[in-house]
Amino acid sequence: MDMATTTPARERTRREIEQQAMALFGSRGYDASSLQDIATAAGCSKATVLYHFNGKPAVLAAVLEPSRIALNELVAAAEEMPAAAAQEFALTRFIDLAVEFRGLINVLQDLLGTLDQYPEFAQLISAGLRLTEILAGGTDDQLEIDLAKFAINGLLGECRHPGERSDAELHTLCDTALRRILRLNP
Amino acid sequence: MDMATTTPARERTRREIEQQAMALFGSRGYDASSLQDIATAAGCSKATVLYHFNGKPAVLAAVLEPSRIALNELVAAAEEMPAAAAQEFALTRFIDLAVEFRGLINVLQDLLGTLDQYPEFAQLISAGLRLTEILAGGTDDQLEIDLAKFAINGLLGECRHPGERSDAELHTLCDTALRRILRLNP
DNA sequence: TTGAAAACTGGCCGATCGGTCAGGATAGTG
DNA sequence: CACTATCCTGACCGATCGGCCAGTTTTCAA
Repeated sequence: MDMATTTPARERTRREIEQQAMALFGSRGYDASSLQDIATAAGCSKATVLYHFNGKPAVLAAVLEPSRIALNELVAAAEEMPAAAAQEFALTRFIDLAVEFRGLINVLQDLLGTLDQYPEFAQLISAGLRLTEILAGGTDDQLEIDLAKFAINGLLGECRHPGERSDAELHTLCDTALRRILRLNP
Repeated sequence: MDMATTTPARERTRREIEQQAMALFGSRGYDASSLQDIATAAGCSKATVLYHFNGKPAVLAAVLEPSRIALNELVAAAEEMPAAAAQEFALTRFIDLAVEFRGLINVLQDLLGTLDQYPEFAQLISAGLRLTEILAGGTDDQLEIDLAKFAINGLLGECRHPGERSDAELHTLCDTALRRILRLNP
């Protein structure tokens, strides 16, 4: 039994499929990217994709996994802080995440209406809702909570169209916009 | 020749198809609504839909037509005002439009990435771009223009999920958020 | 009433989708 | 070398998509 190294071929192919699927989902969206597209981009057959992943949603889950973990860690860390500190922390860290994973935001926007059909992503939705409450600063004012949602919507929409803007520019833009909406000092 | 009344049957069926298509596009999106779905909802056959409309994109164009006209009139009116007045005018009137046509915003978000494939909607896109410049107050500051885009993205995202919020609540929310982002006095 | 134009439809087409399966290539091990 | 477990694939499946067409039903004016 070999336990020092994982099987090389399996991992190599899996990662290649994941990376190409991430690129395709990001540029065309989930529904518009067929298994055949992913297989061709990864240099294998469609059957191979389904050999490594148990259906198309499993490919999506694998692609979304790193961002899911990062968002959960962010929310978990913020929930152990006082409200004001959590608000500031969530704002800066969430913008970092949105910029880092901006290619995947197309996917999320695509599936926001149908995400509830995939129970494996329920946790991602609840983390997003929790984030809005933290960003609203723990207030009871429903308008402020809605404004936080508004801000997140604007941020997601802004991160969808890639290319023209650098990471730094996008970061500055989102930071300014969120602070204006939430009335936070820079 | 009868010119006082239009042929009743044709117009009646056409309008029924338009209305059902609008409802389906709004709730499920354009791609997820098949011609068969529209036909069933309208109480006719799929072939009838294609008898009245020259392909699925033509159905979309008909559904989007009222909002397209309204947006064009808004932009045209604003462009004949001084920058400050145009900004205030565009802000209030655009929120009115977004609330009125909120069901269709799902469609626009769905197709933003592929709208350029349909040349009949190029005018709609250019009107949207022109609106952001007007909302930015005619400034040269690129950050302010980007913030205006951010605001529109947030507004569109907010109008996507129907039901829970009343028109008045949605209107107040969008008005507050846009004025905060654009730093306009209420 | 009647005949032609308008409105409508069932059935079919080619393409594409996600997914399955039996079997071929390949690689690591005794 | 031979054997076996893993990796991989072509062929195929049922479903659904947008679209087309021949032919039937309805409408309405002469």
